[in-house]
Amino acid sequence: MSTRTSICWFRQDLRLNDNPALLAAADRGEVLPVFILDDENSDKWRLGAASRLWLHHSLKSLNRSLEGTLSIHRGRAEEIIPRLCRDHHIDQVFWNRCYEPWRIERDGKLKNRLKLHAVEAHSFNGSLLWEPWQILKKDGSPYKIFTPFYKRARTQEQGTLEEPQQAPPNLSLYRADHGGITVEDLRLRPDHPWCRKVERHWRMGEEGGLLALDTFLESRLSNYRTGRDFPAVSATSRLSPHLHFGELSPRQVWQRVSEVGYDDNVETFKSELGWREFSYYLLYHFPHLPTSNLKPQFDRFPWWLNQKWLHCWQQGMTGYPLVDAGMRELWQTGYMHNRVRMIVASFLVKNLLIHWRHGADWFWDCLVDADLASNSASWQWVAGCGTDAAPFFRIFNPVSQGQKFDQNGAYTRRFVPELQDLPDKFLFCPWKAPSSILEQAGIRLGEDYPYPLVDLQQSRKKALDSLKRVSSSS
DNA sequence: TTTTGAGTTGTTCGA
DNA sequence: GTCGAACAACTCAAA
Repeated sequence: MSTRTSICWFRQDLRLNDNPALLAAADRGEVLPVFILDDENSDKWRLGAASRLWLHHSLKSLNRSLEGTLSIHRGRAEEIIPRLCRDHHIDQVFWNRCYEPWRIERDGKLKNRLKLHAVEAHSFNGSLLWEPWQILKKDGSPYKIFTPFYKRARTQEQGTLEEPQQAPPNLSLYRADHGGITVEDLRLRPDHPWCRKVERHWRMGEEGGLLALDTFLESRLSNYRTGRDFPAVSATSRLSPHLHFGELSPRQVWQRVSEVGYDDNVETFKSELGWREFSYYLLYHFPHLPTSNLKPQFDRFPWWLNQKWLHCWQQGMTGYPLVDAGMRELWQTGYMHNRVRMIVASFLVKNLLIHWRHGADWFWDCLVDADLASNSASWQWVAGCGTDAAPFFRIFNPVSQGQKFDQNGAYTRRFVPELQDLPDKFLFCPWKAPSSILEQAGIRLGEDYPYPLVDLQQSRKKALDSLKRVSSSS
């Protein structure tokens, strides 16, 4: 009898290195690695298209690392895991914790059910630097402001941050037939040209994650602090999708950048990892984060859903070149530079006055790094309805942001090629260009490139008025 | 309990 | 062209 066989249930931790659940399971004996696609039965937060594409490749990579033994299923984990335990006489299950409210609830139920069958479940921290319940104010309640949260975590971190672990050295895999299906059977990757486009920009899977980390450390980190603001400069880490799917753990990343030593770039990057933690922290303590305003005054904000405008924003046809460049980068690569994310989000919420949730939904579908915690927290931050939010008067101007952060237009021209020949002076405001210049650049406004959807000054004023009314009448 | 200082990423206007 | 102030009022965190 193989009572020493355990299940390692992979979820958002698609890696062998620094995987505490896998390590613990391997320590005990033979391991049956399991993955379950279970989002389709939960009515909310079905994976977006870009996430599914990434997951497809990440699973293939993981399965290769596991010598093809990954047992893949589709359906309800609460039923599949107990069934596997029964069929294969398995009495222990290991996994790394997830923090989405529906997953917390589901895992709790599963744990209880397993207990009834005399199966032990062990969960570990494989996705965060700091467990959300470990960082609290002196009165025991959760922080709502990033800076004090981060300071506290950093103070507490001294000596408590665990070292990342290697992959289990003598991983012994369970090889009996376990009735699973293949990665292809999950149909995560539609046969669509869009997939091939996105795939060109990434190396998905654990190996790709480790390579991306090396690249970041070797050639990007030294210019991170200032370079990260310029979308045409390669200075951001681009680690977000790898972290989201757990191809890398934040501990691995934290340790590798720490080896560089104390440095402005390192500190700035670490605080970005801190923001990732803070998003998970907020999601854990405020589970309604993805759907409702943390500041309840905003429930009265006069959002106005103009479907046509939303569509133009999604397609990168707003008439504001920097916004359109960002939205097209998103569509073509499954990613958008961080500064540009803030600009397009600010434009949707504060110039088009469309509810942040419509923006969050679109990002959810298109981003390869779509992450419930980060996406929700960031949209609330931009919209001003988060607890630790941008001041109401902070409205990005897509023209001046372009002039400041994409001076020579390299980023904008790359994604909005129809403006290729427009001189820098008018690149971010083509409607201001004299007709002779437009003609020279081969642009007929309204045909080759749209007129601006809204007037910046007017829409800005409207947003400020609405925000003033919403906050003063509380 | 009260008080004090502070809160990721901006824009505009007037001197 | 550059620079500093104004832009609301509130809530949060800690002393």
